[in-house]
Amino acid sequence: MKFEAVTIKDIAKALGLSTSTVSRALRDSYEISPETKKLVLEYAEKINYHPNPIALSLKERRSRSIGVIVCEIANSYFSQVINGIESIANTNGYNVIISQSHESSVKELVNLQYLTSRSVDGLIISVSTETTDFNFFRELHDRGMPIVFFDRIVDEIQTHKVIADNFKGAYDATTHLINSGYKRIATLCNTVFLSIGKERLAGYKAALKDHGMEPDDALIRYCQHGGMVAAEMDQAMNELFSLTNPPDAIFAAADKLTTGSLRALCARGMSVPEDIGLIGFSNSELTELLNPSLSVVRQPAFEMGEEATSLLLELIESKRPVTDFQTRVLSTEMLLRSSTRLQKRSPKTSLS
Amino acid sequence: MKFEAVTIKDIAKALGLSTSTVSRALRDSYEISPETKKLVLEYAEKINYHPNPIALSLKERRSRSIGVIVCEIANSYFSQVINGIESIANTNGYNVIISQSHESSVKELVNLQYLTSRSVDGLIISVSTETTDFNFFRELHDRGMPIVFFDRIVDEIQTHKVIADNFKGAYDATTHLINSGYKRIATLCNTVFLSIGKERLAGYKAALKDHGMEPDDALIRYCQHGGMVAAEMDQAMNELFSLTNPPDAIFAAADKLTTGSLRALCARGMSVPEDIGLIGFSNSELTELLNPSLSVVRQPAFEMGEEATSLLLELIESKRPVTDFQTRVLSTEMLLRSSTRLQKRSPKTSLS
DNA sequence: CACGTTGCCGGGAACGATTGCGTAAAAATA
DNA sequence: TATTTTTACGCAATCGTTCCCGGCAACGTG
Repeated sequence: MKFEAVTIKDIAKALGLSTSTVSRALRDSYEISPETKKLVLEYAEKINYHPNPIALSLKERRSRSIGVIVCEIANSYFSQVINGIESIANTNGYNVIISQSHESSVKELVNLQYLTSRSVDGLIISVSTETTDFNFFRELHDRGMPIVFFDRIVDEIQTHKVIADNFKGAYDATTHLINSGYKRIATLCNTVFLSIGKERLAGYKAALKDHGMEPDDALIRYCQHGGMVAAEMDQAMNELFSLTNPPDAIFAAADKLTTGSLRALCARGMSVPEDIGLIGFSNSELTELLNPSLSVVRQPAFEMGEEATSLLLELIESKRPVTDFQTRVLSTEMLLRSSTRLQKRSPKTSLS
Repeated sequence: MKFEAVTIKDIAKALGLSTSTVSRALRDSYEISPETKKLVLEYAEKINYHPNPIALSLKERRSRSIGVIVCEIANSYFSQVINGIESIANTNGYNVIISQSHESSVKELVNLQYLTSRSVDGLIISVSTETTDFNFFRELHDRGMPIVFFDRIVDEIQTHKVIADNFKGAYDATTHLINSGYKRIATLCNTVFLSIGKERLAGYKAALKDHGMEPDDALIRYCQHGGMVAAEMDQAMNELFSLTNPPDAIFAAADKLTTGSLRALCARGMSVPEDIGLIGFSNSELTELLNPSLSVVRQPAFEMGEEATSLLLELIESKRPVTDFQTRVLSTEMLLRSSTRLQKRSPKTSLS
């Protein structure tokens, strides 16, 4: 089963010209006569000629395509980011190759090698939660591969980065819980080895402190796989609710942790927001329709994709090595709905 | 900014060999002495050599990658299918290139051209809702490009296809509404120019007829963009509820139509399932947590991706042109939850 | 008329890898 | 020892395209 395409040679042969002449005619070179150009262009059009990008990639050592690595496209946040990436990339004549790490650093590495060997002109990456060894990224970067990190960034590598204001998002969400009257606020967060984990946890802690509450390590639960592994969520919940002084609200620091929390709370027969308040990071379109409708911190995912791509194209198209790198921080948005609407009840004595 | 990779020439030069020898040593050819092989392999390992897939693609006219075209990766169904595709493709040494049509036939065509010019070895496609001209697919197919259609298939092109049992899924869902006591059952469906639209509508109608109800065209609303365009949904809903005899249940024939219906019903202040029952096709993970929890027809998305990929690899790796094509039909699964649980109320007189 | 300039085009190398063919040296055979 | 076979490697073409270089006309100029 072979699929044959028309080449520049076919045109040359048919028209009795050399391949060089045809190539130049197609590229509108000044050293080709108008008549010949017309001849070639018309014939090329007629037989539906398209230059072979593979041959071009080989010759030019560039592919006009950019590689994207995310952990999971099924995650609304990432699929929105990808749409942002595509919008900018396509208008600039670049194609986007998407690959998923599924939070595995091995798969991440494999994808990385595939993309680079495919001569992508640059990479947009949100690292997997498992990744602790950044040497391959560094090596790639040192050898001149343009890279932009977003969302889960790598501090130790100097390049452009795009993130949401994770600290403020977490700070505001936690503050909202406090202002709503919740007294013992727990958090479910990613590992602090992930930039988003660290920043959001810091925001949570700062909000507590600024309102005279001391962060309690017993109320901070880490989910290495960010809610992808059910057992991890269950364990975290069990630990929280077997405390002598269990939480009355949860701030979930990632998309799947947020919906996962709701699922776990429902399974326990607890009612939100009466028994427990819930707010979390989420970009799902459905949070408003959930039971109860969820208060969420929403990231400007599409815009983040756009920003990351603009920065990457800058790197790619720069003539000289870029040394002045920037980190763009975009504001999050808080959507307040029922899950944090504490009903007025008889005041409880709180020990916190 | 150029990213230089090590080539076979670098190895040849460093070891004082010819490129042919190095190439053969790397491919473990019998005509290379064990010592030379060892030398080459060790050096290649040391300098981290990887063959350039672009050069290989050019030479072999194959890329060991398959192209996938779906309308939207943000749709849970499609992201699950893609995971299925990747699982089979990767274990067979193929890479997957994902592209989105966003339901635009223009973008679909552009993606198609990009993928073929990138020498993908085969294509897995769910056509966009806008597409009415299948000539490009046919041409590609006729010229020997292996193609497998799934979900939204093209009847007029003879190749392998993978679909869910759309008829039965719709039939069962509608029957369930009838058995739950609903009397005037409306449907929101895709255009019938789409295979899934046609099949699901047929299932809906058959279920009504088999239970002594006559399908009423006033209760059948089409959404060309499958719920992606809010205005379209709104109009359909307005039309339904301005009927003198409005529906008391809705069967939504696609993912976004299902959640979109719930959103629209909530906006109207109608309560599900009391005022109106709701069931629909959906592969979202969150339907259980919605308010109310949604009864859904679930497609075996991951398995469909696996099946489609197996069939495609068969086509790709077949020595002779394949003429015996099959259409695999996988069963759907019905998950019954609150949105179809009609409360016992005073019997209404129904005119249907 | 001789010479430089310009316009227009072809030859061939290159990108990185594979592979059919040719061949020198070493080994096996007569 | 002479011949054949085997071993082990290099040369060069190929995939589709670009681009440097070289060349041949026709033209203009002194």
